[in-house]
Amino acid sequence: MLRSHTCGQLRSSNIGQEVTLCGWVDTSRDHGGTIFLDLRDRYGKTQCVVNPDSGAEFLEVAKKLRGEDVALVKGLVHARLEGKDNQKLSTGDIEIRASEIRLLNRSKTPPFFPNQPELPGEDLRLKYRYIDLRREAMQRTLMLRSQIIKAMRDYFEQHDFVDVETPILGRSTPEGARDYLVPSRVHWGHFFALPQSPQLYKQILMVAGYDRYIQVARCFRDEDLRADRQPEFTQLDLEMSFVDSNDVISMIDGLMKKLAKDLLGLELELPLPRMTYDEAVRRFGSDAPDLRFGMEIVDCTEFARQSAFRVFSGAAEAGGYIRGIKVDRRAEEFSRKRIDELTEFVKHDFGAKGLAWFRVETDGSLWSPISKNVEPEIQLQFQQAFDARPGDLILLLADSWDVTCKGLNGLRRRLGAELKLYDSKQMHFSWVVEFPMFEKDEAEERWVAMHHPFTAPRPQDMQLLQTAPQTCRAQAYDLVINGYEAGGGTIRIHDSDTQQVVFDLLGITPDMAADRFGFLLDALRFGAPPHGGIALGIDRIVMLFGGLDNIRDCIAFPKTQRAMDLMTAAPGTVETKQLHELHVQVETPPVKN
RNA sequence: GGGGCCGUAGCUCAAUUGGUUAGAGCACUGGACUGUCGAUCCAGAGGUUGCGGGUUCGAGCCCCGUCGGCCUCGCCA
Repeated sequence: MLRSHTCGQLRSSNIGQEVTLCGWVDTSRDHGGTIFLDLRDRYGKTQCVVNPDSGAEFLEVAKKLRGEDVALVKGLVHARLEGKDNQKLSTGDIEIRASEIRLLNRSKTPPFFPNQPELPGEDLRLKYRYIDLRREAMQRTLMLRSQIIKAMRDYFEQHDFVDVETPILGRSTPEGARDYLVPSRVHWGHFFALPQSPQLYKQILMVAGYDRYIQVARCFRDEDLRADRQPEFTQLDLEMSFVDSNDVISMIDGLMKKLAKDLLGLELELPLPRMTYDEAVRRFGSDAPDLRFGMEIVDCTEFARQSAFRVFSGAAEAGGYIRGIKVDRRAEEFSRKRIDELTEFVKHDFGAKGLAWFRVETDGSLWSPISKNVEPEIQLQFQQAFDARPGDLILLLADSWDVTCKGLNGLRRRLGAELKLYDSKQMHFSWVVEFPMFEKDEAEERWVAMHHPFTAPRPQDMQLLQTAPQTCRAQAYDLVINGYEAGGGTIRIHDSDTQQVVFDLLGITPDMAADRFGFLLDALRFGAPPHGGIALGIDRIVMLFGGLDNIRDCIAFPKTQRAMDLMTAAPGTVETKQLHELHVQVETPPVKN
């Protein structure tokens, strides 16, 4: 060990000790006869003083040190001179009077410095990730991530869970996200798929009697990226036997309480609030509502349809809805230009036909460019429906159910952030439960599983599978934190007959099922216990607990939006020989013009 | 696949809206300085304005294409 202490360790209680520190040169302040070096490692910074007492030889070494050089300093811990302490540093009461200083390794001038005030461009940060990871903010986040995973493991160990690893090389399953494929060398024309989640394996583990399973599992989905989506991400995967929805939810409630307390010092009230999917969509237009603020959706279809104003009546006649949200007391902050921007936003991003709005005047009446088109009695109903007060702004969409949901959810989230309707440190945890079993595939006339094909319907909805699948609700539950889906799970189907009924509905024939999931259907016939589970998105949880706005900052080596690793330049080409071995040919790309 | 924002010195940004020699701070190089902590002071070096084409007497600025980063819709059971 070259060092005796870390750079964040020494305090006034160490005064008088001889110590050796190693680290990166954070800054150096050269006064000619005296040089101050701040040595940095992931634990902190310590000021080291080099002067003629250290020896002329070492003064020369210190003079040549530059930022990010790696150095070793040996010396006595001294109290700072009177009034020269630095309260910004945890080690600011002391300094090291160097008796020896060594350059362990020179650094080229880096493209950016970990301590520079302005954040460099993200492409540069990703290319030189080893320098970016020296930044205090990145180190804090990665340590938070480590603590969160440790707390999760501790919690589940206390509850008798077994950590089991499942294969990374598996088989492609139909439906779901696009798979990352790995060609088999041994089996011509056959491919492994990287797991989108360990779903089937953990169900098999339940059949095998490992009644409480967890895994910190890497998952892969070859879909387009977002601020909160990476092609490879990490889940805390969990499955339990002999449980219902309530048991799984309670188990995770306990985990969230522990995480909030241990890492944020927050006391959560249990049980965490729960809301059905239908209620969430009705009140907030989203299955992952941000409940840090109100601004609930008001449905005005019943009375607005009676207006002669075609925007309203036409939408209602077409089977659509007139729904809206209200900005409390801040209409004066909404210029025509700003409202035009919001209109463009809902039209462009969510396909809305337009955005209708009313401003509430001091006498309580409504004003809008469309006021003259909307009958006074209908306007009165809007006032009552929204409990309109002077200064309020009412924003309305008249469109299909889907467009009103997406558009109002989009508006609500955007306005919540722009108007700062919540404190940035605020955290809101809740559950959304009882999702539909199926949704209609847009293009084709067929049902697709909303969660996955192994999800069990609610017992009371079992007959609906045959009669009215669209109304059938699942034993499904999503954990929602600040408007993000932080996790989701279901109780699974544990008998092969029900599983086959669901497959039928999804258009998966017995032959296909046997081919793709035969092993699961077999397993279900060999004594499968009732079981269910959940998967938590660890990257997102770290992001939310760390108060960050993207998951790249929670991952040591993330990919860009175009799914590249800028540091290693992956993906890259391979030798023709490798392709031959794998029996893979690469198509010639189309010529662009 | 669609839409949007961005790309100027190593880094972060500016450039009077199309005008002739593209600037600043930090970093870098050299020098001065024994108590700084974003040290200070003096001097210096540093540019294919992402790339390619076009419009123009003239382009960092306008147009087209392209590459890269980010945001977003679709997509993500």
